[in-house]
Order: sequence, then C-alpha cells, then structure tokens
Amino acid sequence: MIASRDTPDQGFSPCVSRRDPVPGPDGAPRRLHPPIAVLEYLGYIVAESEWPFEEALATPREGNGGGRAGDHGSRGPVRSRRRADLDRDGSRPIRLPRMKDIAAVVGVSQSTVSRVLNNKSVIPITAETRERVLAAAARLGYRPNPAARALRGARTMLIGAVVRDITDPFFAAAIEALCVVARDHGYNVVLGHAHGSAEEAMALATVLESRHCDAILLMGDMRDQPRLIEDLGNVQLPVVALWQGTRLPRIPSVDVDNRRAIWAGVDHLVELGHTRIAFVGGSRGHGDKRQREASFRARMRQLGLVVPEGYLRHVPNTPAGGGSALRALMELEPAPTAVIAATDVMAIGILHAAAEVGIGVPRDLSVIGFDDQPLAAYAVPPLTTLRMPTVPMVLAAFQMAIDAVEKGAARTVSRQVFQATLIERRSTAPPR
Amino acid sequence: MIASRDTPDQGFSPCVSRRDPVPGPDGAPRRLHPPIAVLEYLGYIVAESEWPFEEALATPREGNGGGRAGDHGSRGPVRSRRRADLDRDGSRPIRLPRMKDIAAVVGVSQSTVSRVLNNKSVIPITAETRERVLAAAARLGYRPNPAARALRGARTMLIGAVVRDITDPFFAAAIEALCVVARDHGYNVVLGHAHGSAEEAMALATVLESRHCDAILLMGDMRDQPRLIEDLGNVQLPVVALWQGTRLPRIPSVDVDNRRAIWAGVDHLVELGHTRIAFVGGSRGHGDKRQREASFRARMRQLGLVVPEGYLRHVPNTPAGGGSALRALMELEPAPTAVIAATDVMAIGILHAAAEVGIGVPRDLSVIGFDDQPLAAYAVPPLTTLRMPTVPMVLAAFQMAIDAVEKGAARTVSRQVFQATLIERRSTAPPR
DNA sequence: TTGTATGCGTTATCAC
DNA sequence: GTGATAACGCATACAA
Repeated sequence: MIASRDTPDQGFSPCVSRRDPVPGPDGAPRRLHPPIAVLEYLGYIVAESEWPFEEALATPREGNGGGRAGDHGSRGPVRSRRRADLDRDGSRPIRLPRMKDIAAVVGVSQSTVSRVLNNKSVIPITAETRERVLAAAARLGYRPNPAARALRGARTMLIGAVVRDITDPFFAAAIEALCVVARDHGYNVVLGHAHGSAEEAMALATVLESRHCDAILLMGDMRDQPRLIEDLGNVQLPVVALWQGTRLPRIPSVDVDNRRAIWAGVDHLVELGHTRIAFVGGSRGHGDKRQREASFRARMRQLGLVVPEGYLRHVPNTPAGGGSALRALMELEPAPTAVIAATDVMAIGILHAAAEVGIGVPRDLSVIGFDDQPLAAYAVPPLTTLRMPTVPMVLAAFQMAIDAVEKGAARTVSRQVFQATLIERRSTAPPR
Repeated sequence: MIASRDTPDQGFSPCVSRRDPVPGPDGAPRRLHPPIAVLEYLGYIVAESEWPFEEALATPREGNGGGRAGDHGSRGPVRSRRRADLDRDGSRPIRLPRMKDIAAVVGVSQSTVSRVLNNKSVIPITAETRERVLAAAARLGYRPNPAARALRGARTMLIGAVVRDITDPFFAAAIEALCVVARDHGYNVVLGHAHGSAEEAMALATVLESRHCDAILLMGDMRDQPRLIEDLGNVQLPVVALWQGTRLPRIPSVDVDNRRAIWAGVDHLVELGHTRIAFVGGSRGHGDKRQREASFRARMRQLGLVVPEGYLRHVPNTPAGGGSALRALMELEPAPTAVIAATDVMAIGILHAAAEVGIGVPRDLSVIGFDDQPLAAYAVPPLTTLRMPTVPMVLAAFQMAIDAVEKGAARTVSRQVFQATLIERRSTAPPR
C-alpha cells in the first residue's frame, strides 16, 4: 500500500477511476515516493480549474515548475543579498529592522536598545528611554536576528529530531508529541530522517553538520547505521536516544520496557486460554522489535508453552507485512489461535488480511498489537494493544536534552524506562 | 481514541490491564495530550528494569526530570558559553575548529582557507595549498558554522512548515513527503503547528519571528487564525500555501480540485445505483472540507437528486466524529445507502461504527473517503477513496518556495491545482 | 544611566 | 595567488 500509493499514474486522466494496484506480496520495501525525477511527469498538474463562485482573477498561470532548479550542492552559494540597502531598486529589499535602526529612530545607541530589549540587564535604564525604545521596536516590527544571536553563543532554540523512518505512523505520532512539547518550551523542531540505511550518514549529517540545533533526539533504532551512532558519540551537542531497544554506548536514552509489556500481552492471552500463540516481528531486527520477540520467547518458555517452528514470523513493519505473516501462519498445522504483533501497524495488517481470508477476529484468532496508535481503537475490530506512553517518553527525552543544554554539564549517561499498558479492546477473546 | 489515548492513567500500576475509556460521544475536541503539567505525574517512570542479558552497569539512576526547568521565555537568556577556550576546566569545551584554526595549522591566512573550502572562488589557488587546507580541514573535522554564514546573508537551508494540526494523519503524511523532498534538495524542515486556534499567533510566531527559515509552507487551512495569515502576508520570506481550499489573498498556493474529485465520488455512487447519498463534513468548515461539501451539494442538484434534511453532517475531523455521524445518519428515515466523507479519518470512523452497530459495508452502506491515507487500503473493508496526490503537491509547493528563494524575485502569486483520483476498493457496491 | 568598542565565524573586497 | 580587512547583527566589558 504505502509502496503503491504514490505509484505514478501511467496514462493519467483527471479523476479517472482505477483499481488499487496490488500491494505486491509481502510488502515490498516501503518507499515514500519514487525518485524525484519520476514525480515530475507533467500529467498531474492541471489547469486553473477555478472554484465556480470565486472571483475570476487575473493572475497568470505559471508553468508547472517541472524543470528542476539545477543541482545546487547542499552547501548552496552565498549570494550576498541586500547591499541594496537604499531600497530603490524596485520594492523588495525592505530589510527587517535591526537594533541599529531602532537606535537611530529613538536617538540612542544600539547597545541601549539591546539592553532594553533583553531586559535582563543588571544596569538600570530610564523608564522613559525604555518606553521609547520599546515603542519604536514595536512600531518597526523588530525581530531579533537568530543568526546573530547564535553567533554570540546563544541557543538556537532548535532541537533536531533524527527519525529512523518518518513513514511509520508511530514515529509520526512521536513527532507530533515532540512538536507540542518543544513548542511549550519555546523550541522548534528540525526534522531529519534516516531514510533506509543507504544515505544513512548523509541523513543526519545534514542535521548535524549544520548543527544549528541545541540538542538532538534520536528516535528509533539506528544500529544498522553504525557510523551514525559513532558520529553522534562525538558530536558536541547533547544527544538523547528514544526507543533504541537496548542501551547505546555513551548516549542517554529513554526506552519502553518491552519485556514487561510483552509479558503482559502473553499473560493476557494465556489467561484467556490460548496456548498456540504466534509472534510477528520486524524483518530487520530493530532494537525494540528484537527485544519484543526475545521477550515473547522467554515468557512462553517460562510458562511451559512451546512455540512451534513457523510461529515466529519476520516481515516488514507494514500492514502488508502483517498480512503476509497472517497468511503464512494460517497455513500451519495446527494454526495459532492468537498472535502478538510487534507493532500496531503490522497488527492492523493482520486484521485486514484476516477479514479478507474470512478468519474471524477474535472468534478464530486473537490479535494483540503494540503502540496503541490513534487508529488502533478504530480498527475493525478495535485492537487490543500495548499502549506506548509516547508523550511522557518524548517529554522525558526532551527534558533530558534540554537539561543537558542548560546545565551545559558533562554528558550524563542516564536511562529512563517506561512501562507500557495493556489496553483490552475486542480483538482478543478466549479460543473457540 | 485520540482524545482518550493519552489520558493520564489514574492509579497507574505497571502493565495493569485496563479497558479503553469511552471516546466521548461525537469526538470530543482532539488534543494530543493534556497540559504538560499533568504529564509530569511521576508514576509513569519506572526503575531501571534492565534487560536480562545486558551487562549490569554502574550508571546511576537519575531523577525522573519531573521538575520543569522553570519558565524561560521563548527568547531565552543568552549565556555566552565558552570563553573557556583554554580547555582545561575539565574536558568539555573542546570547541569545534574554526577556519582560523585550520589557517593556523596550515600556515596560511584564514581567507585562503575560506576560498579553498567554498571552492567557488574565481581566483585560482595553488594545488598544493588547496591540498593542505583540505587535509587539515578533514583532520580537524571542520564544519562550517551556519550561524556565521547566515549572518553573512547565506541561506539557512531550512524550510518552515506550519501545519494546522499535526495530529491529523493526513498532515503527518504530508510532512513525511516534505521531509523527503526537502532533504533531496539539501534542506531541512522546521516544524511549527497552529495548535488549535488558541495560541495561534504564538504558534507560528515562533517559526516566523525567529525567521531562520528560507521559506515557509503553510499546510492546511488556517483562515480561523487571521492574524497568522496577515502576518504571513507581511513576512519577507516566500510563503506557499497548501490545501487552503480557496485562494488566499496574496499567497501562492497549491490545491486539490475538490470539485472534480467530489464529482467523481458522487458519480461513482450514482452509477452504482445509489440515490440516497449522505455527506459527512468537518465541523469547523475548513477550506477544503467546505469546498467538498459545496461540491457535493452542487453535483447532487445537477443530477436531480435530493439531499434530505439531515443527510449533511458536520462533525469533528476524527474517527469518533465519523462514528457519531454514522449513527445519526442511520437513524434517519429513510437512511442513506451511501455516504461520502470529507476525509479518510472520518471514513474510517464510519467503517468502525458501522461494524459496531451491525451495518454491513458495503452491503447496507457504501462509504467513500478522501485522501487515500496509507491505512485506507487496509481498513476493513478496504476503503474506496479519492486519492490526494500528496507527494506531487508537496513537491510542487516546495519548488515554488525554493524558486522564489533562489530567484529572489518578487513574489509571484500563482496557483497550481492538482487532480484527485478515485480509487475503487471494496467499501462501495450497488445498493441492496 | 548611556555610549563606545570589541568579538562571535564567515564571506567579500580590497591591496599586495 | 595570497593576506589583511571590513562588514553581518547582536551582546557585553569598559569608559564616560
């Protein structure tokens, strides 16, 4: 699906009805989109089909912007703009006001303006001067230049988020949370993603090299990108890792207790009476998923339950992957009566595939997910899952990062582990 | 769901099993999370429950970081760090190398280093000098200081994305796309969100005021945040608006052709034989959704079909909203045989609620969504929907923005309109 | 209480 | 070909 949803529409015509292309068995490698070049087929863009009751307007249509703007290296040339301070070469270069401008207007020195504007100065300032400066600043619409501040060593109020795969809805939610948390603290979020393992280094290099961030959050396991981890160890910024599964060498981290969570899931099924329980894990063995699988096996062994050959599936972390796992599981003899998926995404794929094949959930098969994504509660049937305390975890990681920034202290390598919660919905029931 | 999923767990104990709190009828206002303060209940964090086979380690546990770091205004104080250049106060302040440092090592002047490093200099440089400079730079691990470059007027290679509501999976997907596209062009994405309409101004103010971005993408309709729009109009940066529904005064935009899309949806249903067709739109009348509803009414009128009182529902753009709309619709007499939802999110809620109530889709009711979110294909049943060409649209918007940045030209107010595609899956069928 | 001067790290414009 | 030097916008030590 994800793989298919942006397939360029060959022979496209507006609003043509078409069937969904087959998702390719077993979830083809998920790409968000085909190479940029492919996207630039023109067919997609369409004339200015104006809204009927909108005023006809005289704005000329533009070309569709198809032609790439040439390849400027990532370190673009520095056009020294302005220098046309005089503002008479048309209209544009009306620069943003600087402190100097305010000073000129008010008739004081630039340093006075500075002192007024960040009124943390120990030095007292005449009420009147302050008043006039503030007024002028407001009138001119003054905004501090962050570059200049940064140059002086100030914080940039940017926090970098390096995400393993932004395509994953779970991380999307995490990003949301981070945005909110960061904003509440006056920070903005800069997004980087590790994008497969191909461009790995590059991925965060972009975020790091241009290290205008005050700190970096590493979201999701990236141990298949060893250079990244190493680089991060050497970076001068505070780095906090989220959802690594296991501890990283020298990096403070925030993790979920996969073991206890999975135990709760297994125990829940066992209490319902299940004994033939399967597990669907990720194919690439990322940290969290690997831990979850190991926990599953350990708990099953503890309970004296055997996990037959074939009950452990490794598929891509997509709905399609979950679907293919389900089909494989149901061909086994005996088939499992319950399955735990390492993520909700796969669990939703299982639900979908079960419905397709005619397997009733939870009548014929109980399903447990992991994460409690927003849509899990609205799956059909509503998905029993292990709720990840995403927001508290993100908050904790953010706090750790910011503390490090503010205290500036040596990097303390700490770790916080959060507990997941079993949310019982209706995808689990006693076996028939 | 979304409303409920971050409800703080009262009386929390690890991995306790609990039932899903009811989502509150008609989808309560969606908040990603309760106020930060509420999140700081301690119960969540848990001891270092180490992974069994991990080495026991001696890192001391930290407190849970619960105490807020005090309220520093968004314009934090500027501690001039370093000044401890000498590197003997412990270990940390090993500053990143500057050009000056390279120059010192190589024994040339700093300007020479600069010329070598951005080898766009017209002036030729001795091969040997260049060699040595590059070598030294590599050895020292030199990274250009973006703040300094920015101060000189260089681009920051940051693009700001102001999103109406990051919680919405649709926008999450859009952000993903933007990240990829931006990265391919050497840009990074700074996320801002308009967060309800409460802190509206603040929301983007953070992104804008600290205008370290080269351009801004406005994703989703924000006309309920008038000051934002106005501010944007006055901002010195290129601004491109996505999914506004209707044209914005002075801002170039990229939109989807809601009219043709909805027509395709209606026609599809009519061709299947439906005549009693309902429409579920957003409650706050945001641009796109409003257009879709208007288009629906227009098309129905054109086809000579009546839309009875009550067939137009306005609910929050959540699964819960869709569910409540469905329940209301099915109580009507006669009940509709098909429904078009203004977004997939609502459509998925409809699917969910239908299953709960025992209404077969598509047997008793056909459902059409809008967007083709990743999970739409994996709904039960797979959702027929109108596919938004998200990636091409984001790409187009990005191109428009970057073109404006690079050409630096006066802001051309253009507009591009993309076509959606009807994707037939299995949530639609002839009426019984 | 305010003004002057200096430096942050780069790039660009001069001299040499 | 290369080196000194002047901005860039802001914060601050120091002089007045």
